[in-house]
Amino acid sequence: MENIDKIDLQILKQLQENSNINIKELASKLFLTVTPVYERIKRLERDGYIMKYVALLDKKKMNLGMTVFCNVRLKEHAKNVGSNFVKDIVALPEIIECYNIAGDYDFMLKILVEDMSSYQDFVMNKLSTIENIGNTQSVFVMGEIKHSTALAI
Amino acid sequence: MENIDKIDLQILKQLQENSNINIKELASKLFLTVTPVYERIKRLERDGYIMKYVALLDKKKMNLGMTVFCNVRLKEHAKNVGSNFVKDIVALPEIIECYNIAGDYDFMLKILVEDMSSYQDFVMNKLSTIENIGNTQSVFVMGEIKHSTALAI
DNA sequence: ATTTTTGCAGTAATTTGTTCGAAATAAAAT
DNA sequence: ATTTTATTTCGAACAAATTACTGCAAAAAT
Repeated sequence: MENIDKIDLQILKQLQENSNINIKELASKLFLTVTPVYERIKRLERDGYIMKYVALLDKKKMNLGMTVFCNVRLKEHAKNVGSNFVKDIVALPEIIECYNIAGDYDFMLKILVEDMSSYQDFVMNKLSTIENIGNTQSVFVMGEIKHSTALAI
Repeated sequence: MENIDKIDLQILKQLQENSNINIKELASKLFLTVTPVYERIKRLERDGYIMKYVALLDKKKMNLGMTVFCNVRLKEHAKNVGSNFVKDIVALPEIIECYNIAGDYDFMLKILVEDMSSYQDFVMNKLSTIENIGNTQSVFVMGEIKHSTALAI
């Protein structure tokens, strides 16, 4: 059905670093003309290798300079309890990521807020109102050493 | 100096969901013509609100279906020890994110690998060779509930 | 060996991005 | 209130990019 070769990998590598590059320039980097590059990109989109194209914004400029990882333990682990929790989590825009994890806690949330008082407000008035949350542990981010959306391919 | 209004926010909101939308369509959504939208985007890029445009790839399709968070504690906390550690971390492509955190551990790494044996290989042959690492704790991701690059604006 | 398929080059058509002067709107000053 | 100034938008013209189409050549399959 589908498979990707070295040229496809090069294209993906480029696009996940900068998706605004035009096909002509990308083609010349790969010593090709626009047609094969164009067709390969369309195929990679169709086959789901490329999921979407997005703009990455500056957190601090958008007043979301504080990152907190919040570990969450549920009270019970019944089937529908978890799915209700998930529904509530998805609805909260401050939660930018949510993982179901193995270990001491059930979920790990990545939360973006403006400052400490916004975080307090978030925990007090939003997170804590979610049913069936047992206890939570907040891990505060002091510095972001590395943050890439590009996969190592 | 610079400031953004409601229209700018709408533009940013759109672009961080889908940056491949063309200006004409974006303009009609905002009941504007292309010129103001075009100029606003260019200004938002110049002023650093928009950092970059990227393609997001499918992890599983790229054989990076396993996510692990790895908490790292350093042996010592001398000034140059940390910066050497940072240099080594940045060089490892499996590490997609690295945060300096408060709490029991010093750093939290987000690692993408193909499977458990690749992770073992990563820890044994790459992570453990980094100088001054005290101990580590691996938190395995069983499921990804939510994963957005879009800020809540 | 010949048919079929696949991938690439080149060109043309179409769409999109960019620039510019004029008009409209908003803000500041009289 | 009225004029002046600055800012923003519109619409049209131009430039550049994407998309579609045709044909050729190299692999792959029959």
